[in-house]
Amino acid sequence: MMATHRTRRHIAPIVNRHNVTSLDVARLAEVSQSAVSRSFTPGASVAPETRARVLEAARKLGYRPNAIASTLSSKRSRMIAVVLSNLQNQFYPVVIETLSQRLQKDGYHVLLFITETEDADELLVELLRYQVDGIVMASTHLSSGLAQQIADARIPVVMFNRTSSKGRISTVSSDNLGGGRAVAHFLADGGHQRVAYIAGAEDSSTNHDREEGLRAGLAERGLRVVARAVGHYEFERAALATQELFGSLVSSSERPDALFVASDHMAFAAIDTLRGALGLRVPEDVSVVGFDNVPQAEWGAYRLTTVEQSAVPMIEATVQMLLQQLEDDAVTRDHVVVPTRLVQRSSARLPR
Amino acid sequence: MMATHRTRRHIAPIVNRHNVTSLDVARLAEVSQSAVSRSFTPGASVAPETRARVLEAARKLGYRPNAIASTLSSKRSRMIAVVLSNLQNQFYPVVIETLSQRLQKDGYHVLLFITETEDADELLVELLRYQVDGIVMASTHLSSGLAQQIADARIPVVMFNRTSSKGRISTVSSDNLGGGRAVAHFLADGGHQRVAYIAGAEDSSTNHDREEGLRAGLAERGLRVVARAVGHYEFERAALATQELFGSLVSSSERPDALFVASDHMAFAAIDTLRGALGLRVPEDVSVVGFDNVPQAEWGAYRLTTVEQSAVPMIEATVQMLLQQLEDDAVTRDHVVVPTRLVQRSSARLPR
DNA sequence: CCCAGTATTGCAAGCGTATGCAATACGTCT
DNA sequence: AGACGTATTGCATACGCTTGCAATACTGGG
Repeated sequence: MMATHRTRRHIAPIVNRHNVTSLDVARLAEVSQSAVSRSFTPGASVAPETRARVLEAARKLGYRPNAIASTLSSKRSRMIAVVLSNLQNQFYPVVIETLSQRLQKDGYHVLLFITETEDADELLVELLRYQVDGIVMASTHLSSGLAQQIADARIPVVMFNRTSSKGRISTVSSDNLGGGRAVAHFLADGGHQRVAYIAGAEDSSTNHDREEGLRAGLAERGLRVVARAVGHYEFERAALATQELFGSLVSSSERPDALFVASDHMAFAAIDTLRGALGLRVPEDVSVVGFDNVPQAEWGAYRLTTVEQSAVPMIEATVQMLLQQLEDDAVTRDHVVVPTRLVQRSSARLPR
Repeated sequence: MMATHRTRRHIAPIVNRHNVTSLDVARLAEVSQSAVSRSFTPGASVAPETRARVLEAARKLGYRPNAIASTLSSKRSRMIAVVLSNLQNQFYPVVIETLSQRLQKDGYHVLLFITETEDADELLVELLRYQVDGIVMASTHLSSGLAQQIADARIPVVMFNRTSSKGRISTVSSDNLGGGRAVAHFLADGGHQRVAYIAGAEDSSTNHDREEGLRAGLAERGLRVVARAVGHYEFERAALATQELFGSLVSSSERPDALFVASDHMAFAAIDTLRGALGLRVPEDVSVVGFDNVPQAEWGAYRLTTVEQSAVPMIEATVQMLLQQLEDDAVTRDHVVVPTRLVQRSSARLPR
């Protein structure tokens, strides 16, 4: 293998990192430093001519207000911390992209924290040091101790796509219960008799609600979940779960004719496994339904029937909640549930 | 459609957002405020017992050093700005996840900026206000004017996965030229005669080098690119490009028997289009090769033969470059090229 | 037991901006 | 013309931490 190739040129010392301050501008514009500060503050009390003179001087000097100093004195950083755990699931890149752009639109910036493990606590402590104005926890657990700390610090927090058992924190989620139920009805109406389920992470509210919805919906049609395995929202484990549910040990009379998978990400693994190692046809032998409607669900090789979880309204609600609280300078506790919608493609037999 | 459902409870005013300061700790521990600061600074001059006393007092009060104040006075924010444009391409979620965790390991945090358009300039200006210690530009263009501004501000910058025509900025990229060439040889050895190419964004160095490598490699085997279309690194446009290259207007004798696509993301679209709308078999009728080796390339429905671009070493190099410069307090200009590797799966005919 | 050298500590001056308050200027009203 | 309300402006201080420098305490050596 070719070794990494590297070229180095030229060395310059670091000096003078952006040293133009409001005072420099003030001197050039022949006004006080306060006037400069006010000129850059929308709505502040400055005569239009003064502001013009200041902006001109600022332009000449290449002045840009120091956001850190501003934060220190105003107590507002215009930074929002976003905590994520799972970028493999393509739903989250979409979320982060949309969220980031949406916040930028309102002049906020994203401080990103990624944590694989569930001990987001350490991270959160670190994060609080940065005086973020708000926190979005996407599919991450928040220990109750920490939740309390954050509440004490009076920082708005929104749990995105996960509801807290404690209920003391704002949440935005989609209608997982309704989604699961819609899948149940859809499968029942398609004449499926033996529905299996691949769960996500057992301790997640999304998994809980999706499964609950499925069970309730099936019950309404006189059916039940005949088999279940856990995929932990991971691709590989979902493949194993599929083996477990459909492998050779399962007698063909017992084999499920429908499979609801708690996320699209896992559903792709399930379909691959069904078609590959297990030699089954989708949807002729087994119908597969996912959840999320990630971009790949539309790809030709899968054409996955799934429940759409709309990132845009979810994010809009999240941002509104955050901004509202920042504006009011108050912490509120909201719970928003965004509706879901079944998207029918070709991975599951359609109702007659 | 069910309307978004919302619940609101309880309102608490924001007061007292984390008001414990080093001075409070100092009083409790009966030392000076400086001693507190030093106790939290690794390597600073403090007696072990003093530090212990301070830490104990800090624990009691729930004190956490204010990173903003620290930044203001020390001129180091321990924040790195990461600028990204395209999270659809699954390579980037992997990058951001790895990069973020790698930086966290060294106590740095990621300030994230996402820009669809190429006018990253405005964003960059905004970003500079936050006194970030360094900048990673991932597949984003940087106007030369701005590059100069950043250079003036003496902030370390690394262009990730894109080389600058100007050459005045550090870069990390993979061996796109070599990768393209490897694909050419692989296809030629597989007996392919008519190789087509779907380009990414025309103005990107990655696209340029991959195509250049392909042409050079084919030339070495007495072949050439017989057809070419542009996919701009986007899924939809790649599907259209495929139609253009293989659609009904193309006589079957002229139809390419191999297709090199500048990214996996586009390759999936190409395969979908070939198999779907065009009714061709992959690889029997057309061999398809991608670039990046994103996680989906391994999925059973595609089993994409592709060039692996190793995120981890690329990121390691990026971080090293950044940290080194921060440590030395100097700006250097490096160019690191990470080797690539052809991963053979089943979307292309193998050499005999 | 005294002295130089080292380890700790505190003092005080920033870092760059925001903002309450008082001072001034200007225009209107009676 | 005098009083008064509004719009602008500057002054001075605060935000919470880092750090150069001087002061002090403590060490071992001679």
